[in-house]
Amino acid sequence: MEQNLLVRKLEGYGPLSVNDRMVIEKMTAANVATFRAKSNILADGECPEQIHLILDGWAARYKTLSNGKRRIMAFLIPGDFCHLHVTVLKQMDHGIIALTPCKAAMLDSRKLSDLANKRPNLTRALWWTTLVDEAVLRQWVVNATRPAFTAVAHLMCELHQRLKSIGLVKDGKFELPLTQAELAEATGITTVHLNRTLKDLRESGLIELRAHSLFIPNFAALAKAAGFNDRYLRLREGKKRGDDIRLVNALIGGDSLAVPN
Amino acid sequence: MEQNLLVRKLEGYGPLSVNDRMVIEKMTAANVATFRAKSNILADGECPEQIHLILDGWAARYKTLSNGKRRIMAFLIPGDFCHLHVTVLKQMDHGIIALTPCKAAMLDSRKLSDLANKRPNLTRALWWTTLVDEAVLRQWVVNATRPAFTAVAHLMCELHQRLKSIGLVKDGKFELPLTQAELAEATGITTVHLNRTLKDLRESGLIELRAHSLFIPNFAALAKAAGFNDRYLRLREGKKRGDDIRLVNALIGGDSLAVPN
DNA sequence: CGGTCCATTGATCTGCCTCAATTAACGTGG
DNA sequence: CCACGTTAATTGAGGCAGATCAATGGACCG
Repeated sequence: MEQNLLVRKLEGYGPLSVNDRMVIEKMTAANVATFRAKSNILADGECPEQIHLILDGWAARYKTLSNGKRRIMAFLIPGDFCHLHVTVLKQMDHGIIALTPCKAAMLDSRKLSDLANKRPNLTRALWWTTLVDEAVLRQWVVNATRPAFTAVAHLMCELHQRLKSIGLVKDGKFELPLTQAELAEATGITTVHLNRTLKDLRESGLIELRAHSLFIPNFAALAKAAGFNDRYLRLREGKKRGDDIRLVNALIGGDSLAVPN
Repeated sequence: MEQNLLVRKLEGYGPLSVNDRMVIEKMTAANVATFRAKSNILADGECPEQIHLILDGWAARYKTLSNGKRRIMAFLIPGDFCHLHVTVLKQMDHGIIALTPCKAAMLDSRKLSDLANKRPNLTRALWWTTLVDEAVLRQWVVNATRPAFTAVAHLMCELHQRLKSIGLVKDGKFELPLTQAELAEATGITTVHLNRTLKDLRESGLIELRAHSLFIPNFAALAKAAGFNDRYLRLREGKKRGDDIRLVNALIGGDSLAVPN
C-alpha cells in the first residue's frame, strides 16, 4: 500500500493531527501478515489475540448455514477492521475470509487501547468506523428484502462510495475483484439470478462490468435506480463538526487539538 | 418498571458493583419521557440531544423505502438504547417508533460519558451492548435470505432469549405485543405470508400464540427448526471472563473492581 | 352498535430458484 | 505456446415460495 488507507479513511471522518497520522502509520507497519486468496483470516468461533486491519485486498464477513450455503454479511476493503473489539467480545460469531490475496496489519489491542486513551480524536474516529459498519449492516437488512435489480445496484453504489473515500476510484471506475458467486452470496440471491441481474443492469446502461473492472458512467442515475443515498456512510461527518471537537475533547477528557475550520 | 432492566441486562454481560448499579438507577430515573403507541421516538434525520434508553414497552428501528413500505431492522425492548452515540454520529440514519406505549430515560450524553470514563467496567458493558446489537443485525441479514418458516422461528428464538435475559419470560411464555404486520416488516415478508407462516408454526406445535402472548413449549425444538444458536447474543460473555477483568481494567486504565468468581 | 384495525383464508401471479448444459476465461504443465 | 483441466460466466426450461389482489370474520373501542 503506497499510502496508508486507514489514515485516508479516518480522515474521511474528521481531521487527524500529524502526530495521529504518524502513530497510525508506525503501528500498522509493524506487523503485517499475508493471506492467500480464499484463505480464512479469522474462523468462526476463533478468539483472536490481535486486531486485524485490512491493508490491501478484499475480504468478507460470512456465516455458513446448516445447509452448507454461505452468506456474506459485509465486504472488507483496505482500512477496515476485522474485529476491532477483541477485548470486549473474545470469540468470533462469524468467519472472515480473504477473497483476494490480502495484507493485514496485526495490531496489539493493548497498544491500540493505550493509544486511543491518549488521543480522543482517534477514539472518536474508531467509534465512527464501528458505527458506520453498523449502519451499513442496517442497509444490508433493507437490501436483502428488495428486488434483485435494486439490491445489486445499491451494493454497487455502496462499494463505489466506500472505495472512493479511500481513493480507489478513478473516473467512476474501480476494481471489483469478486466472482459472481460472491456477489450473489452478498445479495442473498442465486448465482444464476445475479448473472441475469447484472445483464439487466448492463443493458439498462447503468454499469459497465468486464474483467472485474466496474465502470459507473452515471453515478446519479445508478443511485436513483438503487434508491441509494450515501448519508448513512457518514463521510465527512466529523469535518462538519469541526467546531465542537474541542468541546468533545474536553468532554471525554482528552488533550486538545488544533482543528482547522 | 419495578426493577431497572438496564442493570439486569448489563449484568447479563458481567458483574456490576453496587455503586455501578446505584449510579445507573439514579441516572435512568432522573428524566423519563413517555411515548404513545405508534408515535415516533426519533425521526429519521433527527439530531437527538439526549440518549434515549427504553425502560418500558417495545420500539423498533425502521427505514421507510421510496415505495412507501417500511422495513423494521431491530426491535428495542427495555434496557436497549436508541442511539447511544449521539456525540459521534449526530444525525439519525433511520427512525425509531414506539410500537406500544413506551417509557424512555433521557440521558445526558455528557454525564454518561463522564460516568463511563470513571467506570471502565461500565464502559465495557456499554461497548458490549453496541457489539451485540451489531451481531443481531448480522443475524438479521442472514435471516432475511432464509425461508419464511425458519426466519420467523429464528426471530421468536431471538426475542425469547433477549426477553429472558431481562426476566420477562415466565415458563417459556412472554408478551409479544406486536401486530402481524409489524412482524412481517421485521422479517421482510408480506402480512399475508407471515400469517400463513405463523399458522404453520402453530400447526407444527412449535409455538402457541394467542392474544399477543407467545408460548414456546419446547425451546430446543424451536431452536433446532430455526437453526438458532444464542452464542451471538453473548449472554454471560463477561462473566466467563471474570478472571481477566482486573487485567482489562488495568489495561484500559480504570479503577480496580472486586470481581466475584 | 357501527367504525376501525387486525387476523385469516382463497385464488392467482411472478420473481427468483433449481436443474442442466454450454461457453468463456484462466492457469498450469508439457 | 498450445492442450487441457478447472473455475467462472452465461443461457434455457420448468417449478415453487412468496407476492398480490380480494374478501370475510373477529376484536376492540368510542
